Amino acid sequence: MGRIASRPEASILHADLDSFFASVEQRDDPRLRGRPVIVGGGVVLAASYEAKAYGVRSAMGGRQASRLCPDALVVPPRFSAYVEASRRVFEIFEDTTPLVEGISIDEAFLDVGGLRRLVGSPETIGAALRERVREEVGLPISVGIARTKYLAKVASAVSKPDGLLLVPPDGEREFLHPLPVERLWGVGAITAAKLHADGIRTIGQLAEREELELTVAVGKAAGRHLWALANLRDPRPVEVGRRRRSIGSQSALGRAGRRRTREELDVRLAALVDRVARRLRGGERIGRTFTLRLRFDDYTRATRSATLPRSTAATATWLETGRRLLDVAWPLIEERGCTLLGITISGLEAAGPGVWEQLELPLFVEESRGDRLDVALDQVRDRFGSAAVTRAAQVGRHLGLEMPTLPDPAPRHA
DNA sequence: TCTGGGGTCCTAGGACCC
DNA sequence: TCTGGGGTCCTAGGACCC
Repeated sequence: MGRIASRPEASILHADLDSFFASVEQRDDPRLRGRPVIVGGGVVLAASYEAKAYGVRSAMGGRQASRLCPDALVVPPRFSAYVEASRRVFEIFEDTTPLVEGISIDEAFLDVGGLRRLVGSPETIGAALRERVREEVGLPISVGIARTKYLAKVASAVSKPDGLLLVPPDGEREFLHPLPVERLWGVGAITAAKLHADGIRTIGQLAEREELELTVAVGKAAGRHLWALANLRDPRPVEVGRRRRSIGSQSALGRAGRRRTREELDVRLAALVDRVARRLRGGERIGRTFTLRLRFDDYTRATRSATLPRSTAATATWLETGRRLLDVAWPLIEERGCTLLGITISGLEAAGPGVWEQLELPLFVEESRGDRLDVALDQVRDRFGSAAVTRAAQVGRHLGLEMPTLPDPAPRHA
């Protein structure tokens, strides 16, 4: 923040690992290299470029994916391997420049302005970064370089796979304007359809319109945003140290049409609250708003939320809140079924270690017993794993909760 | 397109306050 | 008796991203 809004030099890098999960799998199992690989089961979490060549895409249903690419090798995800690979890649980012803004597990913006004299040009730095990630972590990564973040993001996408692309300041329009609007970050299927209906298919056509026209078509914020992007007025700086604004967990409940008992959902709710409250405490955060997330048999969704008077990370308080909301939503669930239950805690604030409740002094005694239980449970789970302590209601029941997935040594054919 | 899990940000209406 | 304008917070829904 407070950095120069418009800069003469293309010195923002967007670094984006290629088909991240699939690349990790290919790295760790030589039999997968050079072959179409799909990570995931019911839904495609990632596809290698060999699989993408057949039209396989992330978020696609598994059945459709295997229809498109019957020879694909399907492997279950190994999240801990991805987290570890990501950690190592981010170490290389941080080693390149202190100005790193992480976007997700596999991509980040890096501001390398001001490093030219000491280290080299942004292009040199980008090339070196790619080489280090390849050498030290064994993964392909693409890098886009431009004057602004969004342009750098588009550039890295255009450069894929395993590419590097610099958009010089005097070549920005030439680069951006012929591209379809879908290339812009924030333009999904619905916004694209609205723009198409207005006769806008390319970013150049977007740039020809008035800002007001766009805000009418897609809403105020989105319209302004699109207008700024198309006209290359995106002053957003690389922001270091952004903190998470919510923490949540959800679990799909399998086939539609099955009746769920209140007890069954309560057990699932308790498991979700346990997990999220623990993550809250692990991150030394407290939160104020609880959102219960439902998906019905017809796959439409609804949420019910409640905001507490004080922030907390206490499991008991959140469980009670979740149960209240489940009560509120129960008639809806009985009527329309339930295929997914999720929770999110938002309104997060920092809390010191062990301070899990914003305490009003006369009130603290009542909650402290629950806090002590949370401490004890967290410690047991830290030492022996999440499965070490389970609520009595969960013991001996197979509720379809995801168990840690072990690496599958022999990938099966789809 | 028969559908996972983790997030971000925006919009709109109502309650409430000055 | 009728009725302004502005602001904040909360809830619910929606679009989008990886």
